[in-house]
Amino acid sequence: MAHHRVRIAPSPTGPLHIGTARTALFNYLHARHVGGTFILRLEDTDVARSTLEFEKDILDGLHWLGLEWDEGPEVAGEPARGPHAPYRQMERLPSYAAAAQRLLADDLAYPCYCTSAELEADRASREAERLPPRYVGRCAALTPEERRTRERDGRRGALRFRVGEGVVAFDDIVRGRVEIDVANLGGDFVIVRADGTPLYHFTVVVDDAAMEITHVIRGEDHLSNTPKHILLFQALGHAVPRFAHLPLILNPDRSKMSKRKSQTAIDDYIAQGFVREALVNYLALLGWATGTEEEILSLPEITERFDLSQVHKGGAIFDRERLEWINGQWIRRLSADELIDRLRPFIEADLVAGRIEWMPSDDELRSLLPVIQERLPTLGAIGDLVGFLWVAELDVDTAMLIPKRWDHATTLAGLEAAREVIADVRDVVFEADEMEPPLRALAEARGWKAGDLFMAIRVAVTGRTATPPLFDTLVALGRDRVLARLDHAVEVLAPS
RNA sequence: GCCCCCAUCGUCUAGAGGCCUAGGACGCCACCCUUUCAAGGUGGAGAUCAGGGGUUCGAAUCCCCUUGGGGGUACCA
Repeated sequence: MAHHRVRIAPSPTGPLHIGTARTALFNYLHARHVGGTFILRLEDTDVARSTLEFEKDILDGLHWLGLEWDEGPEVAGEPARGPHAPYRQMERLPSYAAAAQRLLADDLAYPCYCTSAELEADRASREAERLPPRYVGRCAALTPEERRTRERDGRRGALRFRVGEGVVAFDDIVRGRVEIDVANLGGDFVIVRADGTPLYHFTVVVDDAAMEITHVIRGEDHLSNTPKHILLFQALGHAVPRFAHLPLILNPDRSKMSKRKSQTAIDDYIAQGFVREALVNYLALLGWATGTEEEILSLPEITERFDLSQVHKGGAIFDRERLEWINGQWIRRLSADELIDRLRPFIEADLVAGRIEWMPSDDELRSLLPVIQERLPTLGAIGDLVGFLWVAELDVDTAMLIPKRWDHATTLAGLEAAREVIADVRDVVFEADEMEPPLRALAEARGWKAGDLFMAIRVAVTGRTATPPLFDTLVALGRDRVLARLDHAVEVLAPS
């Protein structure tokens, strides 16, 4: 197989799903690793559920992940580019009609006039006999005359594909040899609805053939349907592509990952502040490993090492804790400019939500980076970490202000004394190095543990018990605000 | 029900007959560092390799059965 052509074929019936993103990633990795072509095709034949908004969401999400495709629509609603355009199934209807016509002409498919009531009755009776569901073939041998009669009665037939008999076998790149007796396929299956719209199993084959797809890399949930596709490729006279069925991403209970039991929308992860490098890194390592002990890898590094035949067979539970760890690893690897750029939207979101009152400048963020970069599990955690810097006043109460080992009076005395010490450093530059020695000296002079004094100050100026290092925090706040917040805390504690 | 697929620490995985008294990572627990929180460092607990039969001098690795789990079975994709 000279040139590899692979595709991701999402349905715009929902926002970009973790599973779709992972399948797209593996297709991308394979294509880039072998120097092939990565195609994006939108399977929008489920008109009732497909929307342009979902289409946009999916394209945006794939772009965000950095999985650029070589052929397909670039922007939602816009014409697609590539030698096999269009890449949107609803714009390819004539090709399905032509393929259907050929199958009909060759008698490889036939019109079926069964009503849904009849089919339902068939299903019920087979179930009563404890037999697997299967189309009974009522319309399989209708004469041209019988068909005409039904058409005259105003009945419109769906098109059924003749399954025939025999065993379909194929060598799956991840699973090895798979053999399925077509007798288990459920009989002749519908490829075109009575209203003329084509069904998934049919469009996917017509398009994969037309787009000269050489490797179909998709989720394991399609494994059982693969014989139907192979039969169709053969009936249409096309070469059958290679298949690679990826293990599923699972809910914690090991069922197929679903919206109901897990967070599945890529959007949600983006909104929480996961970075693309981490998502890509994590997803690549679900069902595949380098075989070495390397774990933190960039998209190019993964591409270089990727090998479809090394992909696992068993499904993998989506582990958010591990994703968070990888996210932290990547946040720490980001450059200052890069991190500031990516943090900004999250700070803006905090502003809009009223959690902070103004936006920090780039310079302020840059000076904060040394103490926040290693403390951010996600970009979205920025507000929790240092949001106290960007509000005018703090909400602190007595209980919160008193350190564990201290009592009310000690805390009051400690904060008053600390206020004086800090006010006294006015002659020098307000820097961390200048404040620590005098405050330590104060603690020693009064017989306090420095940690307790620091904790009281920390809560007074930040409203929290967990913050970046205290003296860096004081500098970030600035002398005036530090003194004002200490005064306020003293007021809160002072007997009135 | 029927068909298909799968099975190594809680989780992600390394392992392609002897290197395995099963390695790494996340998480967890200690300790170190330390003003809190992180990060980092060190150490620890954690898997009779689902169970049972084979094959072999030797099996986590090969074969069979059982069990468990998952997927598919639409005029959804």
